[in-house]
Amino acid sequence: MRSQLHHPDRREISLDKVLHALSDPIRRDIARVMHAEGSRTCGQLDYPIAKSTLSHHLKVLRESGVMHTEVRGTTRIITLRRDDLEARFPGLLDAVRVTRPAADGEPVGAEGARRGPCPPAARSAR
Amino acid sequence: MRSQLHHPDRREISLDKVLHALSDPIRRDIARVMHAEGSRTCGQLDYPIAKSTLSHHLKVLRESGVMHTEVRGTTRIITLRRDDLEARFPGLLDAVRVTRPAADGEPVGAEGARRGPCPPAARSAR
DNA sequence: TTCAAGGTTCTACGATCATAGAACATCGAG
DNA sequence: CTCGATGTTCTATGATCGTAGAACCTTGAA
Repeated sequence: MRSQLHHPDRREISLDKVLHALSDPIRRDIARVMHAEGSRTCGQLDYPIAKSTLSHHLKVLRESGVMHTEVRGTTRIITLRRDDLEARFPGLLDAVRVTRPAADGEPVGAEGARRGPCPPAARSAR
Repeated sequence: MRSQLHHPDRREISLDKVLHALSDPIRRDIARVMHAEGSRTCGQLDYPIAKSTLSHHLKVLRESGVMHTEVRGTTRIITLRRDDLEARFPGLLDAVRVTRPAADGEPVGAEGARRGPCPPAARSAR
């Protein structure tokens, strides 16, 4: 089956939806990790939330145009749609600290989030 | 009475709240009009929403740190906290098209919003 | 003091959201 | 085929949101 997921075209990406997607600290942190460490599978993301909740967040990110999801076998590779977002809303990813460190008081990601800062080859046993 | 409203300190302005505040098209448009035309009173804003709804939006904008409200007599002067936002999240106002025109397919403000592009001295009868 | 103007607060309502558990679907390995 | 791994979808729940009407508050003017 062509289980190709739906992604909005670049021109269809709406600022409303993108801002809403990025107003959640977990989702913003997912985007930040994607930028910092490249593509990942969903399972490599490590947050203190249920699997179904993470799946929901990834769906919000995908449908808003922030992330791209590629089905590969049983896993899914998610990537930040940096070029599309940069073309559509220049400077936005930088301003919301997805592609730039915070350097102020505010933490970059979710306060309670625990992302796995492991390189993509160091995760066989968990 | 010192009916001075509470505004968050610059360092207290949270990206979560700012992004949430700006994810609403009406609120984003209010911020845009404030930047384009300077300070206004609430009554000079002209949207197809109830007074109480507008008041709610202004409260969200104020409590998130996007706007400043100054009580002057029976009216309130609202202004964009541009310097604070620029210091805290450089480039954000520009990226979300508050301080820059859109130039793309997407309209700048709310689709159904009807802001009054009138100069501050041309509104006596409505 | 009385009154109108400008806004807020209270209350309510339907919609959406973040969350999670359970069941289900899909793929690769044995 | 069977089984485990990887995620999604379904369903539900409590919280929050955008909206609006009604009452209320504050100020300035008559």
